[in-house]
Amino acid sequence: MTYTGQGAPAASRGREVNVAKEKRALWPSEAAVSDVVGRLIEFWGFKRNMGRIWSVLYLSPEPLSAEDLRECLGLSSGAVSMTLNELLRWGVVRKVWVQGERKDFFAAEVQLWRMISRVFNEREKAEIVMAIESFEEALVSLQKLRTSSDPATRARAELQYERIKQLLELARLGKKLLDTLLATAKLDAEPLVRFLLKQAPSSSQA
Amino acid sequence: MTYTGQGAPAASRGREVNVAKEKRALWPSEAAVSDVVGRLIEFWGFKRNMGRIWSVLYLSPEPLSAEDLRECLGLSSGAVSMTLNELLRWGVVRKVWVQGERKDFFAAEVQLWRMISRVFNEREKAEIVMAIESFEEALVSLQKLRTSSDPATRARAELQYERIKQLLELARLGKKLLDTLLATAKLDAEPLVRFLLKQAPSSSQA
DNA sequence: TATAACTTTCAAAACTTTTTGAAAGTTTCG
DNA sequence: CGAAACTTTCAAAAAGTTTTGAAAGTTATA
Repeated sequence: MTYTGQGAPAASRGREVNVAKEKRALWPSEAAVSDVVGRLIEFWGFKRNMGRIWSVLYLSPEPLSAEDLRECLGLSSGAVSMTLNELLRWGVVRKVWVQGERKDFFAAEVQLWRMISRVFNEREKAEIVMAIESFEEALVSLQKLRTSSDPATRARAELQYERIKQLLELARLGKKLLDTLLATAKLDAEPLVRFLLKQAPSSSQA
Repeated sequence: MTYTGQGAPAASRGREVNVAKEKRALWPSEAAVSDVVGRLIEFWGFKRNMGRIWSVLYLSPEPLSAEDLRECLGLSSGAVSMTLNELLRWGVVRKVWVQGERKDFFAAEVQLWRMISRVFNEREKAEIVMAIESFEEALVSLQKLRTSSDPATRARAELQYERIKQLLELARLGKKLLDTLLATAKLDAEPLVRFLLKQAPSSSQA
């Protein structure tokens, strides 16, 4: 591990054409966007690099190879490979075959809604469904105690029952919101969007 | 000072009643719920213990002291203190004065909507507003390049411009959704809820 | 089949976040 | 004031996550 971060790997043997390191410098706008998206995505529970790589692909006119990405984002080959795979699994990046090239090229999913719906569906929904189930189970297990012979126990069970029901209701509402969002994403001109666009135009400050 | 975590403080002078360690064992339903909420909240970018502590308070008939929490969740005093402060800052837990008791007691905010709206407002909105601003800036910085003399540069700038505009639009929509949600939370019987409840009853599998 | 060109894997390193616990700080009361 | 009863702080430890880079694996052609 004598990788000094800057020291270039220097000449190997293959195509020496590629020596120029500058090849894929990001424009400021690209750097900025990939940064923001990286942050946003991290905030959202993914790896920052997922957002960065996706953004660079999204803003690139042509598909990029793993190495292009490695270069312009300064990541290791391993990181790029793993991150790309994750992005592929999430369906937000596609492999693209480029005529006459041996290596794989990648392009970003450009349909933002489709992308989001996929992620929401797999991740958020799973999470919320799990929560709903757990709450339901907790309610069932409390049922028994609600008829306990000890009045203190009974009162406590009653209170918990009510509160957990509240949580359950909230979770269900959340699920509905998600479902609506997903439906919207599929049809892409739909109720929620309309509904939102109808809402107060919301102050803009720029 | 020499607080060994498990060894009970033993007799002091005041209420020696408190010797029994078992005092506050969680019921299975409490354990389950605090676990789920902990997970959910962690998924959501908070600390798991925030969710756990909040849940225990939410399900407790009476306010609890820091030590109660320490005991029933098996945390260190420091962790409890810090987590409680965070919860207080988020306004999802309140301090409660209990007659005749020296220590502080805590209770959970029971108005779920209020709680959620506060969090959304402070956290999510800040994040999305930041993103919106960055996208707008990126667009401005691209403006210049759109009239570059180099056709390749121009084309590329054009594409990026379109795509970033797309991101911006999405972010704005997201902000609107959030705003609507927040408004809903404030009035608590409002458009979004109605809207959602009107939607297809969404299959349930239990 | 051999080889060159890529890609993937994975254990270790770097980094980040969370938790701990003991010491310092407060508050209340006698 | 002094001491007991609590609470907060914070540096260090533990836990968790991400990244690295070298080595093993794969695939396409010659």
